[in-house]
Amino acid sequence: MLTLKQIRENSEEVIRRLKVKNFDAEEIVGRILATDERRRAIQTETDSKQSELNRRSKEIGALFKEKKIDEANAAREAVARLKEEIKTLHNELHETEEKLNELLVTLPNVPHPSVPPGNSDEDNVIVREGGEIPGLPGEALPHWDLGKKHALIDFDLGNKLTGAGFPVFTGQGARLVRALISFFLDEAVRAGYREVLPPLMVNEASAYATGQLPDKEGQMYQLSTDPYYLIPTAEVPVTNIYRDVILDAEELPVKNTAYTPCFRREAGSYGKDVRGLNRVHQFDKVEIVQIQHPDRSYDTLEEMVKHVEGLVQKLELPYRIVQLCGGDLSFTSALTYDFEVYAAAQKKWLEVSSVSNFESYQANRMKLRFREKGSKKTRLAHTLNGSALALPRIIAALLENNQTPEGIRIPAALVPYTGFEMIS
RNA sequence: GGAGAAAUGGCAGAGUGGUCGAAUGCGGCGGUCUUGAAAACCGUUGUCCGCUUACCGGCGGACCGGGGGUUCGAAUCCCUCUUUCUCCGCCA
Repeated sequence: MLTLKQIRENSEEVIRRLKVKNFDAEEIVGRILATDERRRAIQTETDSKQSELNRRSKEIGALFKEKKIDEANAAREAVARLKEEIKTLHNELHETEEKLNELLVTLPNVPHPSVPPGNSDEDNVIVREGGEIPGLPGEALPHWDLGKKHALIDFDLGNKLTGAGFPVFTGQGARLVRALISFFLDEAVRAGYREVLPPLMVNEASAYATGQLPDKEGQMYQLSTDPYYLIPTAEVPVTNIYRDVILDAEELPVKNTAYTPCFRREAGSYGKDVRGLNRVHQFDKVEIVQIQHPDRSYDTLEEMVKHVEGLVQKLELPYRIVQLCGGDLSFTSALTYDFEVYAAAQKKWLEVSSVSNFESYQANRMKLRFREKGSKKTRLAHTLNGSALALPRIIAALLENNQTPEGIRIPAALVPYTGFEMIS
C-alpha cells in the first residue's frame, strides 16, 4: 500500500496519477487524511495520559516502600479514573488505526509517470518486437489438436481427474514441460538468481503482503480445512521471505528465482481465449523476484526485461514487449511490461510474462526495509518480479510454430534438456 | 493425534510483580595501540508511533512469540492461540 507520508505530502499528485489507472481517489484520500489526523490526535492524548499514569505508578510504589500505606491507597484511588480514560482512548485508537488501514488497502499503487493512459489492453504500447512469424501451411493445426495427435496433452483426462483447466501432460509432452522448467531455472541461476523451492500454500499474512488479499481473494483457491491459499504465483511465497526483514543496503539487489505450479480460479473468464492451454487453472511457471534500492529499481526492471527477452529469443519465438496502459495495470504495480509470443496456428498473441516494478507498495505492506551503511534510518525497499516464463502458452506457441510434416521441431537451446530434437 | 517442556535484543543466555528496553558473553560499529593486521583495552550498538526540531537531536508512548485479562504497576501472574523441542502413536 501507499505510505501515509506519500499521501500526506503529495495528495494532489497521488489523486492525479491514480486517474491514469482510471481510479478516482479523491474521496478516499480525503477520508484517509482525516482519519490519520484523528489517529494522531488520539495518540498524542493517549500518550500524555499514559505518561502520567506511569509517573503516578512509580510514586505509589515508592510510597509502599516507605510504608506510607494510607497515602499509597489514596493515590491508588486517584488514578482509577485516569485508567478508565486511557482504556477508552486505547480502544478508540485501535478502531481508528483499523479504519485507516482498511482505507489504505483500497488504494492501488500509483503508476509510474511514463505509464500511458488507457482503458484496456488495446491501449497498451508496443515497446519492441523480435523474432519471425513463421509462414505455416493452411492445414496447420492449433496446439490442442497437435497435443492430441502426438499424445502430448490430454485435456479430457484432466477433466476426468479434476476438472476443466487441469490438463495432463504425457510422454514427450511431459518431458517438454520438465525441459522448459530446467532450462528457465538454469538461465535464471546463470543470471545470478538464487534458486528457491517454496511452499505451494501460503497463509493469510503472506497473501495480504503481496496484495492478493484483499483485492483478488476470488482468484485464489482457498483450503476449507486450514486457513491457507494455493499460490497463484511464486511471487507470493518468494517475496514474503523478506516480510518483516531489514536488509543492509550492500545486500541489494536480492535476486531469487523459483519454479512452482500456479493455481488460479480465473473466475469470470469464460468463453473467450480459453481453449487448450490458453487459459488453465493449474500451470507451471518460473518466476524471478528482486528486491532493490529505490534509486536503482527501474534499471533492474530493464535488466529483468532483458533476461526474459533472452529466453524467448533462445526459444526462437516471435515476440513483442508491451507496456501496459493505466487501465490494464494491476492493482499493485507501478509499471508493467508484458511479453507476448505469437502462436501461428491460432494467429494470436499470447501473454507469457509480466514484468513489474511495485516500488514500495508491497514493501510497505510487508515491512520490507533496508538500511544504508552508517545510517540509523530504515527505508522501504522496492520489489520487482517477472515470469521467466509461464509454460503453457510457451508450449502452445512452440508446438504451433514449429510444426512440420515430419513432426514438431524443438529449438536448439532446449534439445539438451528434452533429449530429442523432434516430436513425432 | 496424546503427554510434557519451552518461546527474551543479530546470536547465545540471565531475569518470577516496581528503580527492566532488559545483566552478561559473542557478534557489529567507532576509537586507542600497531608499518598493517591480530590480541588487548575504551566507547557504542533494536524497532515502531506521536510531539518537537532548519539540522544534530530532544521529550513522550508502545513492543520480552500473537491476542486478551488481573494489578496503581507485568518480561515476570492468569486465559487463549501459534510455534519449537522431548516422549508415545501414525507415516512417505
